[in-house]
Amino acid sequence: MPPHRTKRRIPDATVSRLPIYLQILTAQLEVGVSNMSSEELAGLAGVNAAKVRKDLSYLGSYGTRGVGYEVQYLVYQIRHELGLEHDWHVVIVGAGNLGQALAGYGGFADRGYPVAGIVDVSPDKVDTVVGGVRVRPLDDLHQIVSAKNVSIGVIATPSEAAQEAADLLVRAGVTSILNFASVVLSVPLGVTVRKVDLAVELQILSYHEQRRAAAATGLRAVSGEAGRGASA
Amino acid sequence: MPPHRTKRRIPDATVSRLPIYLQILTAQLEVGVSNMSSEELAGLAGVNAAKVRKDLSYLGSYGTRGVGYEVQYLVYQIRHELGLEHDWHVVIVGAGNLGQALAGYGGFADRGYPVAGIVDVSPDKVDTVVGGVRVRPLDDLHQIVSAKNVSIGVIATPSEAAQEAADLLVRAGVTSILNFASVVLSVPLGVTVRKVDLAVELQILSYHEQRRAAAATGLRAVSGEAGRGASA
DNA sequence: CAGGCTTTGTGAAAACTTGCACGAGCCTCC
DNA sequence: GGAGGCTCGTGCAAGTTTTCACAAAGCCTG
Repeated sequence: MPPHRTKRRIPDATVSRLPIYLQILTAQLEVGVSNMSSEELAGLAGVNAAKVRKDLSYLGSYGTRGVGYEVQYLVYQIRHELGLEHDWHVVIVGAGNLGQALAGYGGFADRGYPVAGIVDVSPDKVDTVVGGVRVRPLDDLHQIVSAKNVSIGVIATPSEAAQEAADLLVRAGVTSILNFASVVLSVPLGVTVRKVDLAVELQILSYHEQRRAAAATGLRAVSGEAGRGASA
Repeated sequence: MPPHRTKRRIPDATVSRLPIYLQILTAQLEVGVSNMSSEELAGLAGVNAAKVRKDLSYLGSYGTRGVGYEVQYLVYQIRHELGLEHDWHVVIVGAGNLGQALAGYGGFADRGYPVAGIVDVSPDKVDTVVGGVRVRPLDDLHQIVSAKNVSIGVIATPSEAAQEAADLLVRAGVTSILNFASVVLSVPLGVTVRKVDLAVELQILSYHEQRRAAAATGLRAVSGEAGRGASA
């Protein structure tokens, strides 16, 4: 194998934790903490310290034995790894309830993801202004994407329209999609999709609730039984 | 080991896929499909057929070899397993942008999670009506939870207030929390928390974008290299 | 009712992720 | 400048999840 491939690969599980570490580290930095041990970080992140160390080790050896990690530098490194050194413009498809909420919610721009535009099929919605951005017709998608070099699309349409929205986004050149619709999207290889689904989350919670309930009645019937079975 | 513990345990990974299967199966049922093979279901869910079969096998042997699964029955079984045979009332903490959007969005009630109440600290918000529900003061939380036997709480507060909201929910008797705030909550054992964090999702996407960009420039520099490295 | 076709259910292998345990490096204090 | 104490980095074992691959079982056709 050649010395190094494109770059060392960071495991998915780790990638999904880096943003959490980053959030904690940034907050700590603001409070004046300049150094942290894996143990401390782990405590705040609700994970095992060994896991923190292993996760961070994928970024390189940026800790000091006997001392810990320099928060500032770690923040810098994680931001670098996550590609947060520059803003990523996003385009939102769908200006309904959700689309409006997302655009209105300042969280996008604040965190480095300015909204390059919102599009909607409905002429009723077009030209209304939400969150300081004017809703534009679907046809403008391509132009918005090109103009601001947008690579992230957010799907906030009803489920029925989501696949079509995805197709349009892909055709316009978007390579990452955040999907809020309750459907599994099919996209070409090379496009990353992440799904945020309220119903799925609630159903997972109710599974656990239902399980607890079953266990409780079971307990009452059988009487005794030590285990607790939690999730924290 | 006794004949059977509380009940056979379903792996977490499977639990998180069941809602997706359910969604697909329900949709297919509506279109008049009464039977499906693991292959078909897998195609629609975007996963491997063997995984579908193994997932479903945790529910029991409900398929017919050479034929497939009866959609109707599968829907029934999954709903049963996820505890969807009755509604689960939820209470929302925080009536800001997000809280309002969530309450207004019909998706909750439609899917079997009626909103039992919304609470907020701010007197300005109290008594306003969002999504047909009147916002009530924080102190009413306990009463709402008891009255409707609420076991699921949704945290839609700013991050700073999230831990306090969680504490209040737990004290009120809630055992499952859906957290939209960008903080890691600490809760007692026996309480399940799921987190939905826009920033985390976007950062994971930008990681992949950044990676693609790096690979592209790398390619240009090194010239050649077959792999594509996608995520679908 | 036998043979062929299909699709499930599931052992077993492979891949990935987590957690432990400990050597290695750094700092402080005597 | 050596001893002691702390905390990182990581090999390795354990646990979990995914995938493969195939026997078992049902259906259909002739």
